[in-house]
Amino acid sequence: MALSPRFDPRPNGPHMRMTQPAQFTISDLAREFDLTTRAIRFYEDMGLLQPQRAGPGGRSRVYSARDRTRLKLTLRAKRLGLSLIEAREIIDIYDSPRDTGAQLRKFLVVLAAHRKALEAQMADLVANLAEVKTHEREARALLAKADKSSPRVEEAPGSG
Amino acid sequence: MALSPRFDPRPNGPHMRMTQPAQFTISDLAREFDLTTRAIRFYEDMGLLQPQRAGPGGRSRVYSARDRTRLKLTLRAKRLGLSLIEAREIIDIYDSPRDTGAQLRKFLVVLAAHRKALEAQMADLVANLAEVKTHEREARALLAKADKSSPRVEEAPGSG
DNA sequence: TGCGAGTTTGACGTTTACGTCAACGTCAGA
DNA sequence: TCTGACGTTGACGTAAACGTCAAACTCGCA
Repeated sequence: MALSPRFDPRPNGPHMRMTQPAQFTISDLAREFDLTTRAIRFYEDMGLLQPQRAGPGGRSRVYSARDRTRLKLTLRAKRLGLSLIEAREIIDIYDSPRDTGAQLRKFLVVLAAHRKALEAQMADLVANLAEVKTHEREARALLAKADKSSPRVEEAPGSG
Repeated sequence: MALSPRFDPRPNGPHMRMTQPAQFTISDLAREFDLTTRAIRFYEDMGLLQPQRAGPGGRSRVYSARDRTRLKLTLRAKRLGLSLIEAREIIDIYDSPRDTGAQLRKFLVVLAAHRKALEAQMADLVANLAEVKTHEREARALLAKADKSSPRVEEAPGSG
């Protein structure tokens, strides 16, 4: 029905249920992350993904577990408000070699900056959440008082 | 100097240093929040601000403390990744009347949804921060090991 | 009286992150 | 053999969030 193999460039496809399927098609990822294939190709244009090619003429894209991880990180970065370029910069650093002491030191500098940004955003979030909770408390208190003086049977204001 | 009064539609301008200055010009706000006046006018077009008018012909914009608060909330919402339209919707709800029980109930529903979104984002942030800290620990450990075999004179940042 | 600093309203340009076609190739099944 | 589902590469369109002029006004001052 829905599981027609077709070209299926996945020797160890998801159906094998191994530790991690090694290969994905573009629509595998589109389904999993609720994206359009267009968006995924766009991320490739932006340098976030670099799938292999396979099939006849090497046209079809084949995504590795690493591509999938990068996609996942990309989407999380987006949810945190980063642009795709910013996301790529950070993810590339995480993916970059850190063999030498100089590379490690640079890595630590970048991480510190990244952490600072995350902590600033955390402060915004905490402030926002505190406000929401305060408003919720106040509204509930007001509602309780109103319900005491003029109680309601239904929750919806209907004539039922 | 920089403080030329000009038209200055501020009977209680910032120089009075009262509890809260009541009136601001567009460049007051631009300076305070590091925005261009163009951006502030754009926010007005988007319905986020509704300054009064004053001066000859009622052309110049005059911003109240309420406008300033809404601008502040707008910028925080932006930092959290919301669009201006989303920001306006939320801020408008915070600003809306909540006299009746029905209004209070609707307010609570919206607050709950907003809180859920914030908590989801918080989860992303926490996960991201945890990863950063893990990487920092690993990198520092590697660096320490490397420094032992081939020590360096300079120190890595953050050795408190 | 003319300059500079500030304000206004258009109107068009730009970047980001895709959407939406079009036109084509490929493969498996009816 | 044809159909349908999937894949590909352009190319153009779009919405958001302003930037960047242009042309005009006002005010205070040298």
